[in-house]
Amino acid sequence: MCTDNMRAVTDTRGERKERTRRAILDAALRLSDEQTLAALSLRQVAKEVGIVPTAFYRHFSSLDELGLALVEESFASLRAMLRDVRRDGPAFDRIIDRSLDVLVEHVESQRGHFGFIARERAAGPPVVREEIRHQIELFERELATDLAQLPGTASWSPDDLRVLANLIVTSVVATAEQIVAARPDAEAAIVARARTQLRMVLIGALNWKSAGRASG
Amino acid sequence: MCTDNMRAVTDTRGERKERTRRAILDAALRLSDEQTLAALSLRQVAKEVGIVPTAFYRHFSSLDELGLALVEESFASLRAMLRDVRRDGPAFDRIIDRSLDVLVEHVESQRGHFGFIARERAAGPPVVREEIRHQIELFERELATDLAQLPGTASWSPDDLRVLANLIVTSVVATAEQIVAARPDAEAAIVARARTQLRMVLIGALNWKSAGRASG
DNA sequence: TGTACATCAGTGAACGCGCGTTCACTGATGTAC
DNA sequence: TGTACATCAGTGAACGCGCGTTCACTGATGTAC
Repeated sequence: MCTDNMRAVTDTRGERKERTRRAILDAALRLSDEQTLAALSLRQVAKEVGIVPTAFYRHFSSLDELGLALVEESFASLRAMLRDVRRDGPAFDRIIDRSLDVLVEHVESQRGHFGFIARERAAGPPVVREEIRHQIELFERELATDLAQLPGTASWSPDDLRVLANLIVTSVVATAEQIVAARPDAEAAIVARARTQLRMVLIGALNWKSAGRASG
Repeated sequence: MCTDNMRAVTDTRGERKERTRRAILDAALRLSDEQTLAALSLRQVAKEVGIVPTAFYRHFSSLDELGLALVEESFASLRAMLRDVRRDGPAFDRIIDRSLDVLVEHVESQRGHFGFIARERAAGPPVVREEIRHQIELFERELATDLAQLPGTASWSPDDLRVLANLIVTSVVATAEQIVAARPDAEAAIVARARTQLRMVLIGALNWKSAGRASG
């Protein structure tokens, strides 16, 4: 039997190993599209890749380790997303539209990664769940920092900023989950709804300082 | 071997069958506390209950069917929660505090059910996921109806109400998930944050109609 | 009330299967000289 | 450049195990008379 691996005669051993590793990650992402990683078997992954089960161990010592590698990859793609949003700077009234456009673009191109995170966040192996929780918290912190630079938040305490950042991250995570789960023709409606919701949230946050909190 | 089932001599056959069914549901809830239902085996459940694997089939034809029964149970408990909130009627400025108190109370007493829904919502067997999605949508509709009776929403379109209801449900679901996942001493902080967030959302929604939408 | 028969929740043996992991191996690629 | 040896990604047989499901069964409970 031949693991052709699309090799060209010029490939080094290292390049071919890296390509197999990539194939394992892709196969796991593909297979966990409908079921969680926790319900996946090493043999299923190996079969999907086209290698013998034992060859898996040349790349990962367990499925949990593979899961952590996928979390790392997925969040790298999310970070790229956030960089794109920041690149444009905080032009207040356009920031929601820009952010949602970039979110949609990335969810579409990295659907596998977003779906993976959505699933494993709630039901993955404990070590994977914890890592995802941690990564989302990092995003929340970064967003709080960004929010501090918006006009009108100068007087906010760090706690206030974190509460607002948490609300926004929660809402955006839910939106991404819905886009991943929905049929393509429902996407536009989900995005439109998210746009309205984020506007409500931002308007509420700004008014909350002057009115809501005083009366609460 | 003896399936004692705590039987009293006076029990009818039907009562004992029902008690075993209950024991299976409880065992599945207990076992799926750390892993998803999809990663659970029929034999594990039977062992936990203390019956032979084949006896499982006297009560459910598959684990999926057991999963659907658990979804039904869990949402029955959520519906009870919503009834409690409604019982007090829409006294606007107290409704958030009352709702959150009731939520916390129910999450604590039905932690197993809430944890189950949080997990299976994202990663359960497809048929279970779909049923949960459907049940949450029903809540959203009911909330939209309730919101229509609040002062200040008379002029809102059904779509507007659904968008706001979705935002609130999303936020409350996330809060419940965080309470279930958190250590007990973090609960108060989560609830306090949720209270602030819901206030921001309601204030934002009311101002959005008059200001946000006009400028958007 | 007593007896004969029906029901059916739970039993236990058996099946073929996919699982994770071990081990000694192969043979192409890489390296030292 | 050519040769001899080392490395190591992938192989394939084997293991003991838990899986879902089948089947004929047991014996206490329920029912008809």
